[in-house]
Amino acid sequence: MPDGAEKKPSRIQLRNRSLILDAALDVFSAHGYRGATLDQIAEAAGLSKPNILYYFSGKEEIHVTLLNQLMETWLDPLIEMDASGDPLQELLAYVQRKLDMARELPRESRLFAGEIIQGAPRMLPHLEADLKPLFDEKCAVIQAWVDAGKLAPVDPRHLVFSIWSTTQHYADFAVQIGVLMSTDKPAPGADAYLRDLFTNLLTPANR
Amino acid sequence: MPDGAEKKPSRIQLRNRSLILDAALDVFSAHGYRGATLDQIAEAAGLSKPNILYYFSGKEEIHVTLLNQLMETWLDPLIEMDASGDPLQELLAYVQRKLDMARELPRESRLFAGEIIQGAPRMLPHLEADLKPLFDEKCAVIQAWVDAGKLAPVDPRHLVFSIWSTTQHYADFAVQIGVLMSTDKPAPGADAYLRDLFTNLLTPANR
DNA sequence: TCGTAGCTTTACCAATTGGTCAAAAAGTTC
DNA sequence: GAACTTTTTGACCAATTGGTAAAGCTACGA
Repeated sequence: MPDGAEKKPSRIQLRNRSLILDAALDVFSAHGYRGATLDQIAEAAGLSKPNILYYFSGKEEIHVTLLNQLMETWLDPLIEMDASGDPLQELLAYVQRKLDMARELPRESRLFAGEIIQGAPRMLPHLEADLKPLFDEKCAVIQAWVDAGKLAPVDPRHLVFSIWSTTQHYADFAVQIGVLMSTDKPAPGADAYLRDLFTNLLTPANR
Repeated sequence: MPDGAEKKPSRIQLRNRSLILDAALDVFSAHGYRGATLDQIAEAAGLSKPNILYYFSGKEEIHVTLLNQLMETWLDPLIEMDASGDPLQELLAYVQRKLDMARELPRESRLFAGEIIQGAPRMLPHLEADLKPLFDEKCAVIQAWVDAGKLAPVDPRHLVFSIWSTTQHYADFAVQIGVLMSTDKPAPGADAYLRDLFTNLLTPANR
């Protein structure tokens, strides 16, 4: 056999690994790394604990795998922001994508938030290697828009922070929001509110 | 002895209980409830584990005590918002108080965030009993301001959410921010940015 | 200085939990 | 369907962890 060749995973492997990762996402996002147990993950996945350790070398590897996958998904919406597009449209579209993501992938958002809150013990390298360069690049794009007079003068970094925080809030603090908004519908009106918020900030003042 | 009378705590009790609670705040906010161990708390407090259990009946009671104390601190800035003051000034002052709190009490902010993210297992009652009424009351105040034409029309609930999320973000995601803002100073420019953000949103448009 | 209440420690559990191992079961291939 | 590989399981550890019991220490008023 050719050296370095890796066997392609069997159908069973594919199915079970994804079962495990999905279950682990449930459990880790709900209880944090240490709060999650292999037994919980096993039960959620419908597999036995030793069987899970047949597919992953340990709890840590499952978590790391999840985090690696997550980082890609997480950077995507920002990557799509196009320097050659209309500044306001691009930024508002970015806000909308982040908000959609908070709604469609709340578990991922909570997993990420929990990891960061606890000091990002397993994610710091990713932040430095993947997020930081992208962040710097896109901040430069926004700064260029500002310098060209196409946006009101704002600090791009704080702008991005506020986009992240306001959108992810709807996923990370869903329980609180559920208590405060009597309705069970997931935060109606958020889209319009955030569009207003950032439009008013970024529209060059004719005031 | 008079019935119902409680012994006033000795100086040692006062000192050690506060030592324990401070240590526990460190540990719980950094690792979450399950991630924290009594041994860690004991070491951080400079006491032995059994000694800690002399002052608190168990891990859970320490956590609950912390959460109870926290809820008061947390509601304070919102309580101070005065219906008879100038709407914009009141709201901007509220934003500033929250931002100051994120800077001065980051551990508390993270403890709160972690608890909510994980479904608020020990805090839901507090949210319903304490936060919800206050939230409803203050939303009504803001709505009245809007109705009186003193603020641009916004959904008060989403406004409050965005104030919470943008300010707390600087505490909860401090590690990420540290990576992205090369400077070690804690987020300079945040105050000015948030003032702009909310001023532009709330100022009745002469646009 | 003695007694007593309050405080602290040493030694110890029982339950949980991440992980191992060898053998059984289930596929696969020829 | 035999031979072989992959997958699954039941039994079992060792370490960690929340918590207990009882003895020892300390402060302090009478």
